[in-house]
Order: sequence, then C-alpha cells, then structure tokens
Amino acid sequence: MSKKETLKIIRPSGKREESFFELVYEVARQIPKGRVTSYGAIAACLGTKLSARMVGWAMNGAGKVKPKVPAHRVVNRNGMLTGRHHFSPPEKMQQLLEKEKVKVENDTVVDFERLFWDPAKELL
DNA sequence: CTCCTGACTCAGC
DNA sequence: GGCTGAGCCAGGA
Repeated sequence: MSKKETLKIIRPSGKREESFFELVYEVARQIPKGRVTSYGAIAACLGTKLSARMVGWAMNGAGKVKPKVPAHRVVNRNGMLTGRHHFSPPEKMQQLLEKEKVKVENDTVVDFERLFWDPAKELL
C-alpha cells in the first residue's frame, strides 16, 4: 500500500469527517496511558462488534494520522500483541507498553483484564 | 464490477 | 481443550 493511498484512506480528499476509520481513531485516542483495550471492544463501541477486523485494519493508518493513534494500546481480546509486526520496528509496540508500566510477556499483556479499558463503559 | 485479503471473534468439532 | 471454518466491513488489484 502506497503512502498516497493510505493517506487517502485516512484523509479522503476534502471532506468525509466520519468514516469507520476515524471513529476507531477517536476511540483509540481516548485510551488512557497505561491502559489497553481490544479490537472487539472498540468495534462493539462503534456498534459493529463483528467488525473487529476492520478496527485492526483501521489501525493500519495509526501513527500516520494526526494526532497519532496509540495503536500499541490496542490488542486482541486475549491481550496478545497480534499487531506488533505492523510496527516499525515490531518491538516498538512492546517497548511503548512497557514504557507505560504495562508488562508484556510472550507477546501478551500481563494483567490484561485489570488494565483493560472498555470504551463503551468509560467513554460513554 | 468482481474477487481477495486482513492487526478479529465466536461457534462448532 | 486446541484447531478449523464462517461471518463481518472496507479497501485494493
């Protein structure tokens, strides 16, 4: 995917203030520091919990949008860093999490349930 | 315009 | 209790 194309997704020429992606970005930005959430939680918050994949795909543009979206705080429902390979470098995701006092072991967030941040509950 | 794929999730075997 | 398949939406070829 070229940068130009990615930019188009994030910033559809001109208008388009509310796309599925921006919704995801908005929620993701609300994640407090040191907390994590899951794709499904965000998707559910948007009303389409079955579209958790889209959340992840939307995160594809995380870091390219402004302000930056803390995609490293978004993991799958098991707390596993499934998207770390999409970071550059991949270790960046874990480093950022550990920097926020979030322990990560074997690509999985420790005490995930305790650090879990539910957008539908906290953001509501 | 049609088909494929993708950072997920749930249900079934 | 681990693996497989299907469902989901949106963008890219």
